[in-house]
Amino acid sequence: MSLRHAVLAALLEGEASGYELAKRFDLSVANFWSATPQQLYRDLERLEADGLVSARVVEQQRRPNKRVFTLTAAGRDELHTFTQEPARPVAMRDDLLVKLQALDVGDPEAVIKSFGARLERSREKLARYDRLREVLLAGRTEDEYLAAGDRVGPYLTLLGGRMYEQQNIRYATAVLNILLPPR
Amino acid sequence: MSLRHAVLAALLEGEASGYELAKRFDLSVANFWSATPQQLYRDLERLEADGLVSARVVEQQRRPNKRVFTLTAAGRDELHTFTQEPARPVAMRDDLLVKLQALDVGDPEAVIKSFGARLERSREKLARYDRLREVLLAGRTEDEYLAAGDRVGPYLTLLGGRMYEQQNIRYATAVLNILLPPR
DNA sequence: AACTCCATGTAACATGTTACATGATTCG
DNA sequence: CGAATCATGTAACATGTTACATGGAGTT
Repeated sequence: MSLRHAVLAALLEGEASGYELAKRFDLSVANFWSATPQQLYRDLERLEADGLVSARVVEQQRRPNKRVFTLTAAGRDELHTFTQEPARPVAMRDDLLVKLQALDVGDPEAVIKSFGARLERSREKLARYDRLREVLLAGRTEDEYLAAGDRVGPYLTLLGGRMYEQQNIRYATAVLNILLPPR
Repeated sequence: MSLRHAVLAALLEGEASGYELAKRFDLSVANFWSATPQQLYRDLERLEADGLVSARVVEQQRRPNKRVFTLTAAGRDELHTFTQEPARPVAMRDDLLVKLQALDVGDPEAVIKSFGARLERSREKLARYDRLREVLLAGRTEDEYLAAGDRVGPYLTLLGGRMYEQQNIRYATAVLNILLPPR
């Protein structure tokens, strides 16, 4: 029940079309939520029907027109209320860990390969998050940034993304160390 | 497309009824996959129809009869093939990080409270995983256990669960440290 | 007497994924 | 000239969640 809220939170960063939102979800928000463009289009329609976002058409030359969505006051209220609800526990769902669990009847080399790929992806993601962090900080130290008081949330979710990927790197490394030199 | 495989992997630990599987999912498997009992019943039907598990009715006195499911040879093959497929990237979906992202329009105290609750849950889960680890090791060191060669997969997924919760604890602590003494 | 545990299921609904369709523009 | 990007959508399908139903046994 809460892609809605992820969309609203993403729109806090400024108005966007469905297409632009999809990219935003791929960059900053990917860290804690994911969605396909189709989901976004469907949910934006609903959010508009519920008055939580408003849409206006922006005409463009040499480009198809686009519908740009903005948070309404009701949308902000909804977000505020949402933050007061208890968070639901996260449910893990990782393909690769299922494969790992089935290692004894599986193909160890293939699983090792997948972990190698995971490791590399995590390194790339971490590098991307680090770059995003530089942009956010804009030359200031973390303390200076936080002292400004604004946008603490986005900084902390980014921190979450970085720590999460660091953890993935640690774990993949540990698994490979155990599986790779099998003697 | 892969609760199926999580179920098959869970059945590697031995035959089980739908009800028992649900509990198994809550304990050992919860770490990397989750499912409601209803999903399990539905999927077990399908797995049986596809010949990947076989069912037999166990009559019980003073208890309702139960249908106990076992992996078939075809089920094991399916698992083997599954481990060879490339793993799909994990998609994060965390309610609480959405709330954190929306902190500036949200209710900081409520969010802080939620993080406190998360922290506590992670500590409990970690303790549970640690107990499971003791049971698995059965007095041996990690090296001795791994040298035995069997059941390496389950050990590594458990390691994953432990590291994951350790990470959650670190992150929640970091967030609280930044949000709590706001000056 | 009320509650929890065992045990299985149906039905309705919400969410997420995949495939397909369209059509112009810029870039190499 | 072909590929990628901009931009939006429909339809079908797969998965996951919630609510409800049933009924006996053991526990407090």
